[in-house]
Amino acid sequence: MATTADESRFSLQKDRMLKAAAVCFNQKGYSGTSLKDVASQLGLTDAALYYYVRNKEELVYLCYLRAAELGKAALDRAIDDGGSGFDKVRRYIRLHSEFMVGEPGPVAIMSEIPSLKPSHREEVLSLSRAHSARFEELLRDGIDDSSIRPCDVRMTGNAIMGALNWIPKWHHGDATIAAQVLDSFPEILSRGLDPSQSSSET
Amino acid sequence: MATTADESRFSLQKDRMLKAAAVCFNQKGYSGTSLKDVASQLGLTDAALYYYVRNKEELVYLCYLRAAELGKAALDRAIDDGGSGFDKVRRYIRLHSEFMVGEPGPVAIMSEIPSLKPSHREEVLSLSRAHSARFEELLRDGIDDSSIRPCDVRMTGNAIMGALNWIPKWHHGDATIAAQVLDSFPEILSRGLDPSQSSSET
DNA sequence: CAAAAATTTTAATCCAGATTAAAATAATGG
DNA sequence: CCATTATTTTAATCTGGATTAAAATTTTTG
Repeated sequence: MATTADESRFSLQKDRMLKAAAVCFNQKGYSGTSLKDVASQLGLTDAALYYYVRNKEELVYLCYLRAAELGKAALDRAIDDGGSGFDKVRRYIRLHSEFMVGEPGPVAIMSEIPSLKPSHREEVLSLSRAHSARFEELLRDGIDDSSIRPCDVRMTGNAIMGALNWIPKWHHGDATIAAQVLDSFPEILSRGLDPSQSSSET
Repeated sequence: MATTADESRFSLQKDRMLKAAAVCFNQKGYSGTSLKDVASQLGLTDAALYYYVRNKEELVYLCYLRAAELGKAALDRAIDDGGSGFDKVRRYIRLHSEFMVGEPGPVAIMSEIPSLKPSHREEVLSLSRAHSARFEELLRDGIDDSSIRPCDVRMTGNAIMGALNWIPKWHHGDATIAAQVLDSFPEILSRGLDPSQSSSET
């Protein structure tokens, strides 16, 4: 029956399903993946999914909620560990990278927002906006404490998030490459934020 | 009639169609956009598209070719104007940004590669790989001439391209924002490449 | 202007994939 | 072991959207 006090916790099977779905959606997009695709990854029949979910739309929706949870957790962790604004940003980049290469990229699904039904779309967009805002806040913190050079935080946030969210497009599970990502991305993406050196003119 | 010597040049109407298609594919993905979607943007019926193209798959395929052309042109221009490796990279970032915000983001479609039929997929993947390789070459140039700090060129390339390719996910035509992108992105994305200052440890 | 070519539409057909309902099987508590 | 609930399957439907063929309209050319 319904697991007691179950809000953000999913049954094991349901959680596996969401992971599988996220993988598919990342690879083929919303309408590109059939329920059969998702089901077969679990050794199930397409119809079986309807036991866990009302319909396909709800499936992406739940993927989003899950992604939002993970994203928020990463942000929280990055902030809680303290340090300068720069430190927090860099730490977040690292954490975000980690689940982009590990967890089957639940975040990149962000592309499929138009597929959501209006009410869900509003909710997800709002979560997404909140997330971006918090990240930009981190950048602003860094600017305030002089650990980050003054810059357009909106654009900077977009650039960094873009680089991170794009990872699943070219990373497909190779562990060696995953290690390289973790090695390089935090450095690559945070380096430009450093306030030392004057801005270069072209 | 068939335009004389027509290889990479499309009829006006066909070109409009490809632009419209690119916009749709970017917004809703391959299977997410119906031919009707594309056609209606041109004031046509879905069936009319079959005059220009054998089927839907060929439509994305042509979008890719067009994107590849544009991408290659940008790369060529960035290189031909000379300067240090850093200069070329930065110039390329600028040019790439330009058509990501201007031209209806033909590049971001790169997501839809799995939708292509095998032969087309091979071709496009090969074009894409060639493009990445050339860009990485630029980075290597910069490292050689000391205008770019030593780094993992593969990862750095992925990061930069990711940030650029992600643009259409959040930019939807607003001219003011487009200007901000052109202002910020080259700076943001190239700044971390500068060889001055020692690498920061976390 | 008339014939030929180019372009677009209308009106089917066709199929993959979502959704549903009923039946079958597995799991679990008493 | 029985009864009840949980999980999955089988077997239909149903529908949107791709595709096609034939007809209508527009453009071009001589």
